[in-house]
Amino acid sequence: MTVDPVDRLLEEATTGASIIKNRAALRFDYMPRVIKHRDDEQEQVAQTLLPVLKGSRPSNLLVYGRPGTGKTLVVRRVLVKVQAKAAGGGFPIRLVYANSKNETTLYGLLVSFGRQLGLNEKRIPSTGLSISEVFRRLVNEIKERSINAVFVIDEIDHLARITSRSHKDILYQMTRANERLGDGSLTLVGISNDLAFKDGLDPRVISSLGEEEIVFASYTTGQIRLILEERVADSLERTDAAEPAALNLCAAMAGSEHGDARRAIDTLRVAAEAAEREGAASITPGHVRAAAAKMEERKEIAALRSYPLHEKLLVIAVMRSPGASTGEVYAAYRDLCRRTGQRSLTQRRATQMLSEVEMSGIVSGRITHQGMHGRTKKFRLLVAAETVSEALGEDLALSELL
DNA sequence: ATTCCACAGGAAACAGTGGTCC
DNA sequence: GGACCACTGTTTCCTGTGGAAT
Repeated sequence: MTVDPVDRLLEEATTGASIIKNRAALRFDYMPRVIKHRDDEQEQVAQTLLPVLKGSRPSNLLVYGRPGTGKTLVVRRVLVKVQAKAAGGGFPIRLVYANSKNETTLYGLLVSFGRQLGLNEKRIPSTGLSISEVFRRLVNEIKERSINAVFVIDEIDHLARITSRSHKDILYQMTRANERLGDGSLTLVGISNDLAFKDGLDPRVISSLGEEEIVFASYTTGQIRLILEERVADSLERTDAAEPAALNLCAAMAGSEHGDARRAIDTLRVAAEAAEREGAASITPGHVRAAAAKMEERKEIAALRSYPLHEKLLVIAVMRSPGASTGEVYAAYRDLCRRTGQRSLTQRRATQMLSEVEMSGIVSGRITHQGMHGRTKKFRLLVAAETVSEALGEDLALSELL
């Protein structure tokens, strides 16, 4: 007799042993009671913001560190505390947070700031104005209502890339906005994953944005291990629900990935969910390994599905002719376009798309010099062909090509 | 030493969309 | 309703590249 898979899951969910008691604590952005191994950094962030308690504008601040080093968590916690403390004083501050990666455009980022300051659709429409006009309205709002605004820009390196591409000096304008403000003030806190991002910036921006700089060191494997223990205590029914070997493995894998605690916590969560589904008594190293592999595959499938049609066609072209040069991949791609009735893009655009796909790690391109036969890139697929078929198979236009 | 291949990849221009402002 | 703006995706044009062939 076959069992309905949904019935089976429902059955397991109600009868299986429960391991997780607090799912939220297995997310990286969960705010723990104490942020471990970050005392110095918290102190430094607090130091730069302290002037607000004495009624003056704090310095702009730049926070660096690799992904998963707790930068955002620390900045948010300190700012919230400082904001609460300043609320009663003569210099209340207004915290505004945005992640550059969540906004596809510079315009979107400014609108997001505006909304948080209380400017509605009428005051700042979501499109149609020039960037400088939106900025002018933001500054006016701050001035008129004497707001002491602290703009936290997460992944500011991304913003810097957008602005450098479009030749807008918005970062410069932001850092100098105080010269135009009477009663209000504007402080910038930039958070960056990329330690080298300043290289591409206007020196004037660097000098005012980086009034204060804090670098978050990567976590060591031992530190990640301790962070995991704390999360286990907060999230699982019993502290022995995760085997020590499983935690060690989880920490070791993340430790080798440049000390990324976010990754370790994500892996632990997926492993815990798998263990719970199985009705296992505890999380084993096997669960952790499976979780890591599953996350990797999920990431690849999600990336593939998010590609535009022509990037998908290019991936299929690479899959069909491993080790092919750009010209050969392009020829294969043209053939696929013909068969699916698509108008093919130019080779220039196709090479550009191949580079984008290469950046996300789905294919690899190695430049080879073939003397008389010129310079080209040899492409091959970095993910399993089955993964590509699974990800793209649901696309009706492509399913017959796979 | 020079030539030449098959591109890589930067820069600029353009088309199209969806909006505001006056 | 026309001028203007941001933005994305694309095309066109162009310069640079390193080693085998000559």
